[in-house]
Amino acid sequence: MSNFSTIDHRAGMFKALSNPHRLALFSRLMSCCAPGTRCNAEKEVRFCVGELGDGLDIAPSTLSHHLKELNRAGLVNMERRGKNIECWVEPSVLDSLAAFFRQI
Amino acid sequence: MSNFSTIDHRAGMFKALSNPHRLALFSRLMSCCAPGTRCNAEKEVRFCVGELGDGLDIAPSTLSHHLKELNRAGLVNMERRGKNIECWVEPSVLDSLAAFFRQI
DNA sequence: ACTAAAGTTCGACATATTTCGAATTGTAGT
DNA sequence: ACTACAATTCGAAATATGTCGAACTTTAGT
Repeated sequence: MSNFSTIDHRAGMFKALSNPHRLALFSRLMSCCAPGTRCNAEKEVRFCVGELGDGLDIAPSTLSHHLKELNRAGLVNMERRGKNIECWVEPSVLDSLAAFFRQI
Repeated sequence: MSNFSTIDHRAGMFKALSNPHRLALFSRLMSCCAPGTRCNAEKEVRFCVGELGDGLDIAPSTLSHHLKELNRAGLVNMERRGKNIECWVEPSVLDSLAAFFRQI
């Protein structure tokens, strides 16, 4: 835990985003607002696992695996709600990633 | 017109950044400027391939492979200058990546 | 032309990733 | 209790990746 460097942690995030299916899932969760606007915490977009996979043409087990990877990387939160499991992205995660690339 | 979607293109960038060695290389270059210019007044930063690998403890062939991956993903530019090959990151690449995550 | 330095390419090998189907778990409604 | 639905776990197979050393290329200096 203490020997888990910042570089490794961030590389883990990028690895989670390096698969086109996972990036599509993440993009879907990310794009809760129109460009130029910001989601407030209340307006966080939540999809259940099944909805997220719509149109991706992958098996449920594969979808589950990918979401788990996104979750393990700290990019996506998951929480059971009844029969479904809800997924969402914390705005702070996006802030942190944007800040990594922001220059000057 | 191309069958190379935006998602796939961006996933390719994140894949290039998903390896800790490559992310370390990119991070080093991120603070650099275009060739022939200076990052800041204090330290002149000119990274040839060999310098980039300093402290990473990987074979030259592995280093070369990683830089090639970063270049293929469109993240790093490379240009021969005498015996060395100079590497740098275009600011627009950082802008594009930051914009992807920035929701404000 | 010869040599050394800086990188690249190639071939090989070990490890990791992606994906699926089958079986399983958890939840809600009948 | 039974059934249907949502999602996960497991095991296996094909493919991709990371790494190295050896051989090669390109350039600068002698």
